[in-house]
Amino acid sequence: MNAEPLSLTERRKRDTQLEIARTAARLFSDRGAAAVTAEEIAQQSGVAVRTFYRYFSSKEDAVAPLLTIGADQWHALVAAADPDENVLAALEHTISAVLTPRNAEEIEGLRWTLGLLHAATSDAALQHVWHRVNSDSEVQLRSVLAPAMPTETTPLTLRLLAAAATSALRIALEASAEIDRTLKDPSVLAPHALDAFRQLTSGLDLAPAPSAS
Amino acid sequence: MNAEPLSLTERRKRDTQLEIARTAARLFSDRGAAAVTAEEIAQQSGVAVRTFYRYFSSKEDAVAPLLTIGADQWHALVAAADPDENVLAALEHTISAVLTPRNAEEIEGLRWTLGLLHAATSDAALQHVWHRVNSDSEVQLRSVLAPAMPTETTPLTLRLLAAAATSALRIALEASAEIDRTLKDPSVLAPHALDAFRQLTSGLDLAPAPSAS
DNA sequence: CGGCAAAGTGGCACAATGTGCCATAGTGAC
DNA sequence: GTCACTATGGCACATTGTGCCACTTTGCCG
Repeated sequence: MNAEPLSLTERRKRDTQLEIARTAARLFSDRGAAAVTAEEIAQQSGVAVRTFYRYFSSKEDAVAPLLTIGADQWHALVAAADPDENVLAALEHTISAVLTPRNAEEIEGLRWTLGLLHAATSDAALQHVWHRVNSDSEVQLRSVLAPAMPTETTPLTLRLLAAAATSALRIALEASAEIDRTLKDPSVLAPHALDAFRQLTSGLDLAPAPSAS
Repeated sequence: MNAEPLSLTERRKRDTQLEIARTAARLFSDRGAAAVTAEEIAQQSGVAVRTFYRYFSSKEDAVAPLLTIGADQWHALVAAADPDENVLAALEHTISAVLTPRNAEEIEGLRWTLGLLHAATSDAALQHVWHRVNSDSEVQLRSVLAPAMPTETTPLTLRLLAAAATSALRIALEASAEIDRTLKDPSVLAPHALDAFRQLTSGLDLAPAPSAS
């Protein structure tokens, strides 16, 4: 898609951001977010506290990159989908694509996400981050979905579709995190999410059936 | 339902809590949550800062009571619904009941909610509170819904139903807040929410149709 | 190579948040 | 009226998050 704005400096910034995120995730999972100070995260990440707050606007925000990776890819895929394709079909195959890891790196990404979600079940601060990520995703999805909607659909339907899609993904991930946070079988995520998506969207006031071209 | 644990002290506490909540809502709506200090809210509410933090665990939390009033009533109604009634039907009439104000006081409550939601569209901190309220509502709804589910339903379906219901209510309120935050016509809320609810739930793997007893 | 502009980094000070602790005032039961 | 109990307020404190300035590194161009 896009792979060129990678100056050496930019890459190092991505690296330190991820480094901080993983350090924070580890500490938060171990002791709970409340018992970890920003100074501690910064120190273990090899940066000054002031620098930490240049990368993230709050202590909890540090783990956000680990939760948004999938969502960002998803939005990009939806935005790049064939405009003539049925919206529901496009959402289905993008959901499937995002939740079907194709290499070890993608599996690792999902494992970080599920691990954090598992820790979030007993940590209010982490739940906040997760909800914020999902809410942002829903808003973002509305923007990329708007051009792909059939012309006669109402604004309400657009909102409902975005909410249904993000809810389906969110619930599939939350359920997986509670059942098997280690993601022993990475292939179960997509079917669960698709099942949820179809149940939530089959009643929407859209093109009669996903079988239409 | 319950009306007796009202000692004089308890009532005064409720009053000051509401007083603080409305003061905070007014200040937040005027200047944005970031530009208001906890000291200011406390002072204008006639309490000390330390007391403010005994009522609310954070500055933003102060407005939560204005957003949860409806949700709390809703959960109570669902929990008290006829166990033999179809779950979808029970949710429909409780949604309708909560969003159909029956007196001036209930209209005022909804106006405070919509006013805050309107302010939240341009205030990240208020959005966080709103999302937290909705997330809590979804979890709470799962608990009160669980006993009313048909025996053969899966845990995933329960999650989806709770998510669909809270999303329907949330989106109806958000849309109303953007269009008409003054709630000139209080009767439009319920139909919108019911429409959204039916669209999101008609595809769920539940009792075939709401016409079944 | 030398040097210069731009951006990343760190240190410091500071307002503000949120909590523990103790003293005081108000309430309710007897 | 006394006495326990609870709400409230004041104070100190660790922590958060930001503005400001100095320093270092990076990238670029003569």
